[in-house]
Amino acid sequence: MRVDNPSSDAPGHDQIPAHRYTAALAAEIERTWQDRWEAEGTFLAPNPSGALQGSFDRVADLPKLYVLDMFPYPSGKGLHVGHPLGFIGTDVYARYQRMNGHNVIHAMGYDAFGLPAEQYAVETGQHPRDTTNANIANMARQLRRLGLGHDPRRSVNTTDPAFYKWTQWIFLQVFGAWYDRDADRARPISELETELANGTRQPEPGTNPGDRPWSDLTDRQRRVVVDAHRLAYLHEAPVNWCPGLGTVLANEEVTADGRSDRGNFPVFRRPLKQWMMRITAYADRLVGDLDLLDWSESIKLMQRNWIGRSEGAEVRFTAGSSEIAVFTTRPDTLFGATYVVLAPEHPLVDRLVATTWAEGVDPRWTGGASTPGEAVAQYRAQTLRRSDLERQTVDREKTGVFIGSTATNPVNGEPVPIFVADYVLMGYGTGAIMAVPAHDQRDFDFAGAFGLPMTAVVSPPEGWPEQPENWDTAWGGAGGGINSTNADLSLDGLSVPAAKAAITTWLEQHDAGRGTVTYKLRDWLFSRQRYWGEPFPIVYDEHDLPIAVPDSELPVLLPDIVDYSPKQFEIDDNTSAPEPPLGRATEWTSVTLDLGDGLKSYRREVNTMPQWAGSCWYELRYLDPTNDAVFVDPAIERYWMGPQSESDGGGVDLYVGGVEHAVLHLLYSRFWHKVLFDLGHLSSKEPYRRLFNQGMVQAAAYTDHRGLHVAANEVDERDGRFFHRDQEVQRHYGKMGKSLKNSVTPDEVCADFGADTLRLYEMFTGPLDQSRPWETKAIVGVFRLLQRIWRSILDEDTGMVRVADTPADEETRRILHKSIAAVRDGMETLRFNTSIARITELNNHLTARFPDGGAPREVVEPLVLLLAPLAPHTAEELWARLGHRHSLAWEPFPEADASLLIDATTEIPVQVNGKVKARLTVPAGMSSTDLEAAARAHDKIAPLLAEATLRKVIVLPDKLVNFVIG
RNA sequence: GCCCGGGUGGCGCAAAUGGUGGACGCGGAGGGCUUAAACCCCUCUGUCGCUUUGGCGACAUGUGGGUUCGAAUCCCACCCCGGGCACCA
Repeated sequence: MRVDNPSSDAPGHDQIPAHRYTAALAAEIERTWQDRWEAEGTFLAPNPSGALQGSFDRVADLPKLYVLDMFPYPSGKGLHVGHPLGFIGTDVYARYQRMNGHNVIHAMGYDAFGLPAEQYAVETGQHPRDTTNANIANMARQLRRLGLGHDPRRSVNTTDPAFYKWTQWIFLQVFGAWYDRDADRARPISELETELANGTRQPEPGTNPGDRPWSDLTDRQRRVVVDAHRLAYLHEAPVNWCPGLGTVLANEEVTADGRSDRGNFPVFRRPLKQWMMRITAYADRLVGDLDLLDWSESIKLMQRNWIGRSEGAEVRFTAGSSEIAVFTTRPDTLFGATYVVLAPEHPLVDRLVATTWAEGVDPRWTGGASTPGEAVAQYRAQTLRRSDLERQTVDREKTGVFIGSTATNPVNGEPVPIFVADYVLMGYGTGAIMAVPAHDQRDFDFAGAFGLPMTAVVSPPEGWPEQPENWDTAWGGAGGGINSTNADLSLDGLSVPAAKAAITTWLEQHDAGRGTVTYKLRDWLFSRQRYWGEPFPIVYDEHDLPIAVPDSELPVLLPDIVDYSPKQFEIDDNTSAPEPPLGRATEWTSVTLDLGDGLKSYRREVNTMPQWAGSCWYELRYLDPTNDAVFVDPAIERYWMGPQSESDGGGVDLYVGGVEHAVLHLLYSRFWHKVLFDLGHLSSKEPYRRLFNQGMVQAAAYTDHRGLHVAANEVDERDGRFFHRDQEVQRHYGKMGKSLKNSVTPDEVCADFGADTLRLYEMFTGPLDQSRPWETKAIVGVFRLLQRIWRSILDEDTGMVRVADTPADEETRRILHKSIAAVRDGMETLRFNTSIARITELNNHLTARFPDGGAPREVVEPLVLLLAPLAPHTAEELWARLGHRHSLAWEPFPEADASLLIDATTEIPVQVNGKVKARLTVPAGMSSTDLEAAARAHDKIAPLLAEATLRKVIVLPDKLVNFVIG
């Protein structure tokens, strides 16, 4: 008598057959196969050379495939079921393509530097390194439980010194490079030094303050000039200071209402010396090379908008002995420019401000001040006081003051007044504009408020008043030029593009301007006042100028310090200043090095890099993670990421992640990639050839009568209403997470159903790019599918294989091959939901046709292989029980026999006036004449045709028949 | 305001190039197995109307038009939802 089997007549006893596919059995199978994959190295991807070469010969003839996920940030909360959606999708795709004959590389790492780790460490009183490592271990455990087929040798962690050594090395590559505009690429800074020294190149405008000859400069002055050319440079400029986070932020990390992206704290502009990355040098290529990429149009558009390329012209207005350069995209409206506006911070303001007001000056123009100087000073003070929020409000009333002097419109010699106004931004274009109120809404609003004249120079639509002062809005549309003629130029009657071309040529001929391109994109602020980030490999000497730490000294290790928390400030204390925590590591900040002048003492850079640094290049490190001589071996990079054709820019074959990284990560990463490409380290021009944005998993959340969230797993549904402990609550949907109290963890789902069920469920709820609501009660559907497939193959009571080694019948065989074709299609297009539906149909057919077992092996084995990418553990187990000794991970994916995809007979709809009235079952390939005759003879159709006149017949063989009657 | 996506049963979603709308699953109804229940299995399930209870008919893909023999699919206008940008000259 078995003691472990409770007597079957006990009340409440579960009589589940001993070999049914249950959560417990799934857990056992999953553990077994995960261990076996690991032990056998099933998912190790061989490199063509180097330490990870392994058995490359085995895959040498196969095409390669690089599948990549946006790597996760290992937070202390661990994963919820929303996180692995993309990871499962890439795993299914990678497994499918491996079976489909590719050498697939798929790995996972951790983006582990950053402020949240610091905050979490402060909260729990532990060092960020310890909490980070613990979080990574926990997340790795969660991911392993899902059965993801990653190459474990290739996992990276951005906080690992062996990894950030190379992040620092790449920083030094950027620091050690400059952008050669003539060659349109980055070059090593040493080549610039040579060219400057031998006089074949002059410093870029603005980099040599006194514009003195190179030979007259001191060594220190030369270094300052060279430093000003670098792609990574120190710059004193107004930055986004966020006291609430205790750090400065990049423009991209500040929201439109002037708050921090993370934490939503106020951000203040204040001048500080910070590290910048000259991403603007790449603006044109970052736009242009989007054409090489297989990305969605909407993401490309977001990048284009962010870079904001505008073609136009720079026009110079003379003002006294100075010239004001303005940027405009509408040089064709130059004859309509009736005033000029400078940004409050514009350097020419002080030179051009008049000492007194002219007689009879419009009182609206003076700001109530007695002199222009006073008015400007007042206005600037007022501008500074305004918060970013106020400054950015679009419909704010236009403000500004007249500076008392005028400039000359080069095209007609008219004097135009010069204003200072904060609707003109110093950071864009030249920081100055020509105002054409008739054709620009902002100028129109300003001119209205200040009583400035307007001239129409493009004809407005029919019915608009003669005088622009009487218009309701500016006219920004197309039209023929008017009022635009001088002695040697006329734009009258020209279309807008023709007028632009004509005026640009005229400006160039008269040395009054030129065609230019301007970008919204600004240089990337690259330093942060945080502890938990990569230290800069930079020291300063007695001149206070930056010097690269030699490669041999890398990595510059992050020192252990007692107090690693960022300095805390009141969130709105805009008088505060950043204090990098590394500045407190006094024994670390000064260092003795021999940098060529013998042993000397240097001061270390105490800022750290932003969190984006590691994610700018991690995809390259997966390729060659153990190499300590180079960040990636060029031959290995060429193999996995190199261009596949003349017109291809290279990059990973599939990159899956959330849309939230549409701008920042993807832009920064492309930028670094291009620098490394220019410097000859990479063969690919772009990091991510194909990008796919997965949807978000949302979940029901419930609020009580106070509007507070209650735990979603404690809510019951009764008659379409929702109750939490007998209190009615309101349902809404939102992003899964702690704040909405609606998180579901993969651990729970794996415990209740198994990892394969979780994988199937996530893939079944819709195409990968679509957001979907999570519904725990619906999971049972795919769980049943696995149970039913299991039962098609194994006897639930005995565990014995119940498959027949006899040939399949014709119909079953046709259904199999149609299923194969459809499953493949779903796999290729990342619409795994349709693949799962077709697998279900195939199995439903087997269940119906062979209710007592005996499904033919010829069909069952392909069924298991079709399932394998989606539910790999179950498929492996079934494959083994069917008698196979090896893992199916490298087994060929089934191929459909095209001859079996066409049925012997087809059902043809017969329509009358486009409405289906009857269906005919006819042999495939029946001729049009026969088909029409059969349709006419149908007893539903014949009477309808008899009582009306037939106007037209449409017959499509194998498709339909349509009678048009009148 | 401008620019992108997207609206199909009670729910998640299927439907190459315009050609049988609602595959597959959840939920629901009924039945089988069971002393009973759970599990499992089978059948039905867009809406409305008629029905001699087999069926028959009409209406249905956000709304209103249009193109077409035929529209979820193409065109125009509008409404709603989601996302991006936001004084960028």
